[in-house]
Amino acid sequence: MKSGGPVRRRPGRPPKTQAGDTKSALVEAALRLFAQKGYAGTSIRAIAREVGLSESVLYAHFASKQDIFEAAVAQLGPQGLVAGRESLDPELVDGDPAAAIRALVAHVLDAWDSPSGRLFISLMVRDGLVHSADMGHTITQSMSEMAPLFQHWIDTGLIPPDLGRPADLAWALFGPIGQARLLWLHADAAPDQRQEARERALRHTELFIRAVFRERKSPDG
Amino acid sequence: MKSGGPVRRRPGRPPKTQAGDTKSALVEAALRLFAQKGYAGTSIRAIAREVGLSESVLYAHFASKQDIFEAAVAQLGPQGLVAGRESLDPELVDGDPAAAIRALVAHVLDAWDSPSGRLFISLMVRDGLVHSADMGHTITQSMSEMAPLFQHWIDTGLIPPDLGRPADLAWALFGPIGQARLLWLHADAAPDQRQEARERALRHTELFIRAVFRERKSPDG
DNA sequence: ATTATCTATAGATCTATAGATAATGC
DNA sequence: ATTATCTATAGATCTATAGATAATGC
Repeated sequence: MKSGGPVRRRPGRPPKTQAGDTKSALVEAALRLFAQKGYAGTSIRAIAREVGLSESVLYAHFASKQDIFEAAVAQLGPQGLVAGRESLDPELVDGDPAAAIRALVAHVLDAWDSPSGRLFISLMVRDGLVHSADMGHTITQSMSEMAPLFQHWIDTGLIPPDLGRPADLAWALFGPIGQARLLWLHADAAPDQRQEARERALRHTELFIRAVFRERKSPDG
Repeated sequence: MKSGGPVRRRPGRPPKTQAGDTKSALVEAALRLFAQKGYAGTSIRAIAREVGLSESVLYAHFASKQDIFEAAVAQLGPQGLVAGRESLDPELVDGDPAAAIRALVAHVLDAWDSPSGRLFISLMVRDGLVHSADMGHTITQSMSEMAPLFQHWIDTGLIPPDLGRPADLAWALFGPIGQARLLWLHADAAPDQRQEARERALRHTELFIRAVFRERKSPDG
């Protein structure tokens, strides 16, 4: 850490030419570090060093360490865990339910495998945010937003009515995919881990489709 | 924190009468704190205070903070994530597969809802251990130990052969239950959260059984 | 005058060690 | 003599603030 090193700034406001967007840079560095090392494991100092500035800049932009953390979390956005139902092609829903489910999963998987999606899960797992009061609530909520879709398929006879509640069907579909996310779609995941997650999710999706929709070919002997 | 307070010990070895098992007490307190606050968020000092001793005792029993952490993790035991196949009654496997699955799930659920099971998941989620190199490996491993069971049911015609690989069936069964564990079976979970987890797991188990075993009554019109 | 940076520093807290002290077990 | 505790302390690191310094925009 010496060559190409920390480009010592002299005191005073830097000339416009070399002024980047410090605040964003700080938030991004903070996000990365919080996701990697957790809140307590990340110091103000480390964040400042990451963007090559002195520690005290942070207090020009944020009131406290907690404040930076919140800014970092906020930057990730709401992260509706299983969003994307509204993006579904209505024609598919009735015409080709299997394709509709595949589209839904593909959508979710892309979101979860994105840089911010992966930072998000790492943050969750780093600071026990998964256990935070409303996290379970958020997840069940977004699961229950899937319910009408399954209800529709039950109503139209595509899914047997006695299988389970619509919300439980959503849980059965996304639970295993969520596990794959947890294990292999985190911020530091290697390419082959991410591949593993996607393959597993897709295999599960097919299994789910076959198990849930009735119109299997009758088994020939 | 004054009344009933920290029972000041005087210097010197305490008389035998009031000597508890300090080392175990330290490990247990450490485990609780690490699970609650994470590694970086837990100080040697906090652990010592928890058992009412001075900080330096820790170094009489452990070489370093890292060493205490390892002792705490070790104390939890291997925590084979989905153990319990061997505890299955062989008669059930062929005679009543649904009951066999229910027994398996009940077994796993009890382990996961135990104090050490809940400390374990909190630890995992506190320090990003879920993301640690071999964690995914451990989990897939214990899933694949389930595979022969499903393979057997496929071979005997109870599960259609085209549903998916045996290991994927295990994933489909335990994925959603694992999600429930993650959200509601942690160290600080309230009774109603734990109840929620169990109910959800049981509903999923029934859904799985109905979806996977073929011998449903044919839908009457 | 305002803004964006810096240096210097206060005061808290952290890990770890040195050395004192008193009970235990031989 | 050994063991289990304590007090005191070193030295590092952490959050946060005060006050200096230099460029910007009026």
